[in-house]
Amino acid sequence: MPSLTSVTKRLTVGRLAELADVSANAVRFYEREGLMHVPAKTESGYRLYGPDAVQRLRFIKQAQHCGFTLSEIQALLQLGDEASSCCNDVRSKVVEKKLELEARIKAMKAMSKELDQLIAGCSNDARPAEDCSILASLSGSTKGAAR
Amino acid sequence: MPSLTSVTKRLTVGRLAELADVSANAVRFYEREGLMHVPAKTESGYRLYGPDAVQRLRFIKQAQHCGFTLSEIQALLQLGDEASSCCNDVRSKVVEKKLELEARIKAMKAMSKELDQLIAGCSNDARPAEDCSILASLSGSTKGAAR
DNA sequence: CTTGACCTTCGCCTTAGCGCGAAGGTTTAT
DNA sequence: ATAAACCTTCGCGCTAAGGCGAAGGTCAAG
Repeated sequence: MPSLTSVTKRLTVGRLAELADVSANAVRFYEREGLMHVPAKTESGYRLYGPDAVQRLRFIKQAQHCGFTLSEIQALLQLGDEASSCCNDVRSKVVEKKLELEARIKAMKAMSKELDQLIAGCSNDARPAEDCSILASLSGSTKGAAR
Repeated sequence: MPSLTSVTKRLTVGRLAELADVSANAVRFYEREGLMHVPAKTESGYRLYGPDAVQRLRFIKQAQHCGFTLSEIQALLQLGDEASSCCNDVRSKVVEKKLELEARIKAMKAMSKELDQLIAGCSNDARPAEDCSILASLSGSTKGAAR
């Protein structure tokens, strides 16, 4: 029985969702958004998926975990679906995403430093908030309380 | 005329917004959200702000830039407004936010590493996407293409 | 044959942070 | 005096990624 597996192991949304550890809602949502193919359906309209749908859902989850948005993932999946695309196309998207990620990390580190300075400038005592150096710094006032 | 400055330098939303480099819409929004005080108004209903409103808007922008959400900023501003709070209250909020930021940075670094591995595993050639090691890795398949 | 567990579509709700446009009143500049 | 440039409130729109519930059809088991 070679390719019978794909005929016998038909999954409904619920079972597929369970296997891939996502919600059935999410699966239908991905379909609407073009990440999942429209599957075959029974006469009564039930979605029927093959086992490869599980792979696809895992792909989506992994890519999300790597910081890709759904629309970016949709683009990646399309690369896999279309025979016209090559490995380089995929690679460049990943590289681009990594650069973006690095940029965001940099920005967040800068924020973190700013917070450090605020904390360092604070004498950490019970003075009224009016004298708070942190509030003063954030207001951009030269010194003292703003108000 | 000593304290007349606060009487003479009355700003309308538009001018305030311009001075603080935000939109007038944003100012009204901040008012609805409780970040800006409800200002005095003219007979005809125009908002009239004193110069300290500019400070407050600067505070908001700076804090946003430090990664605070508007509702967190609202809390900070309230600390400044209420005489019942002390500098420690402010400090602890800043410390908490910094920890949160660090956590997010860590998560993003992990993502970045995962992307690195994908990139490193890619031979970067013109093979069809079906053979792409990146797509394969993301699918969680042991090897080769999924589909 | 009747539950109960599944499935279908539709469509509103959420968080954040405003943007934008309508419909109208006011102020200012010419 | 009139047009331009303000201002007011109201309320819908967007992005992201679904959650949730209603109203109804279907399928498997007892």
